[in-house]
Amino acid sequence: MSPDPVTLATPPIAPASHLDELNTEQRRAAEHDVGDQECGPLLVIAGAGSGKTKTIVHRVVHLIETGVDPRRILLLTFSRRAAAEIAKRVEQISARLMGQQSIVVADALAGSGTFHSVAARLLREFAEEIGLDPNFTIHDREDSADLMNMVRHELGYDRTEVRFPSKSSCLAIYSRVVNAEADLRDVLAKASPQYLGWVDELPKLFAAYVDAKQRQGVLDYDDLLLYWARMVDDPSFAAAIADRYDHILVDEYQDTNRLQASILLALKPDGCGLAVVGDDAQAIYGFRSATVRNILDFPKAFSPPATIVTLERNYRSTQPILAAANAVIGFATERFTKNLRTERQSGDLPQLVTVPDEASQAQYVADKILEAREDGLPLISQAVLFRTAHHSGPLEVELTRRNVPFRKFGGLKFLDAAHIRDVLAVLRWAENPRDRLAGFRALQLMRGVGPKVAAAVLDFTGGFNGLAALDGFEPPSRAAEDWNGFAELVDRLSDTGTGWPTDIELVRHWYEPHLERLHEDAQARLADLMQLEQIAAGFESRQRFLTELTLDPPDAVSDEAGVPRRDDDYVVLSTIHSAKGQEFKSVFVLNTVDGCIPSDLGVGSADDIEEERRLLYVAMTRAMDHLHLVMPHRFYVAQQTRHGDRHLYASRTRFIPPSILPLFESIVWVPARAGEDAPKPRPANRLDLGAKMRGMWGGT
DNA sequence: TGTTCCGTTCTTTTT
DNA sequence: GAACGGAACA
Repeated sequence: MSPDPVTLATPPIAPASHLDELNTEQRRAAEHDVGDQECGPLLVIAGAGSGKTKTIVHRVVHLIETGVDPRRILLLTFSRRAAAEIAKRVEQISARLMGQQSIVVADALAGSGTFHSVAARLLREFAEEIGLDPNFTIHDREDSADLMNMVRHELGYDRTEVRFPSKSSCLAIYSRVVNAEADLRDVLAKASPQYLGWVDELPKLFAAYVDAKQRQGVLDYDDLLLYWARMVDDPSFAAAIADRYDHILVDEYQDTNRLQASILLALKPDGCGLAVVGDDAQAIYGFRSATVRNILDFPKAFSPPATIVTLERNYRSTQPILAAANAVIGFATERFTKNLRTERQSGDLPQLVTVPDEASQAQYVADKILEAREDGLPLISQAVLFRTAHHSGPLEVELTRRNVPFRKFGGLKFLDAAHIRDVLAVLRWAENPRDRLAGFRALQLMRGVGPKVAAAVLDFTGGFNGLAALDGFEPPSRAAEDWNGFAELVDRLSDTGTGWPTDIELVRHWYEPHLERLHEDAQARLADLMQLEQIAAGFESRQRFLTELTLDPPDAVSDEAGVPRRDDDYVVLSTIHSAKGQEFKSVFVLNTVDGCIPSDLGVGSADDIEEERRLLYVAMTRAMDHLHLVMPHRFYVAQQTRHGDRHLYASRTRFIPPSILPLFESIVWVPARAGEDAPKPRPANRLDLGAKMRGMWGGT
């Protein structure tokens, strides 16, 4: 795999020939201030399907071919998948242009990734200089909430007379204050005014939370950005990091938050070499403190202001699909004006399909997917999108019944399953003995060990002493049976002799009997653990495995059929959020009704509604050729209560008002049920069963 | 005293 | 399912 520095027979190719594949606007973006003395900031407003990724790819290639060292290009993307995609395409083009040297290019771009993963790498590298333990572990959302809960408990806030906000509410508030760089009182007033009464206690809680994280050598998601931002507040650190990169490209800029914008500004105060790409109409991460202001205000953050290039030509969707999507987003209150246009004509309007209920919605979608496959459209180019992960439940059942392979993105992650978290907790505690939360969970897997004993053990080992300190601890008699096995495991894990990925195998082996005791479906869960081991084998070390897994969890949920192999044909089921940046020939959107889109939980403020509108827009603009918006007339709002089916009669989403209905083809679909119309025979006589029952006991 | 077990409640979207 | 709170149990 080592690149050959002496490349032979690379055919001389006219420089910049690959740019001929771009349209005028794309080319302007790709060429902006490349190769000359200027280096002004650039904002690319890239409408849905306008060749955004292509533009980024060609800009990177262009930079490289004009002599920029690829190691000096930092690509910040929204997911590692997106970064990998760009790197792959850059590599393909540069392979054409430069032959073997392109391997160097791909390697160099491997340093790119999400803000969070780049942060994790930088912080480990500079750990010593910023007073951080280089072996810090990272808490995901759930860990963070649990730690917040511990602190909340310690401060006695769980026993207040007036109910104190829940652990997840506390974390949400904390997170927003950090990511939006906002004032606590403002956050409360805007997002959760019911908690304004706690405005004096919350800072105490947050201070204790921060203190706990520092004592334990753990960072949460917000810390990764926060530490990075505070690190580059210092001019010499800012210079040290900024000097590594001549160019910083940021994708999906509409979904970044204030903190992320601050980092960029600290690194490139004059915007030199900074290019951001995004689409304000597709901003759907406001709940994560992302703000569309970042992209709207970007140009005037610099003087002279950033150059704006707008990509308005859509290459993805047919004209009727685009017209409908444009109509939906046309009602948005604030946005950069841009009018997407396409030259892909088609006579087919997007379909607005009314079905009786969610079960028939599943039938309809399954029917249509199979019909399309008959007509030559492979499953892989068809996708079903939905607002929340559980909306696809009935469809998953239906597809499984009909043996249609599918892969689901978004929603409950592999990592959220209890048994996966158990194994990871043991590994994480071994990696960072100060990580109390990890130890707390790991210890309680033993019989006879609950919160009290676990806490006592953690106090005893004291974190700093490492895991060997376990030896002197006198376990309670009820835990005696499991104790030695655990101590032995812990010892082997902390012993540097055992390597990766042997560690995870050891843990799984130890965990198996506990798994069988704790869970009825031990077999299925064991299969998950084997899968985790597979994933683990792909990482060079325990630390990298734990870090990468937390920052970029595997996105597909395991299903009974097992995860389909990469080369299999499968339908994509995805939350709309997880479908960002993707495209499919045919798209089905489930539950296009009020209460789902917009979610009845997301209609708090006008901003929330706007975000839901953009969400529908994002879903619709994923479609290339066919778009079906499905509306179950009647759908279940919660699980059934004892006394019957709680359901509600839904109406079409408010984002498709009557005025734009002509842009759709409205269809009413009723599942065909054999014999439904024939009257069923009924006996003519009557029975008094009640009397018979009473008769059983001698009554009359 | 601490652990386990059972019933109740709730379940957006994600780095 | 899974997290939480209350009650039974060792």
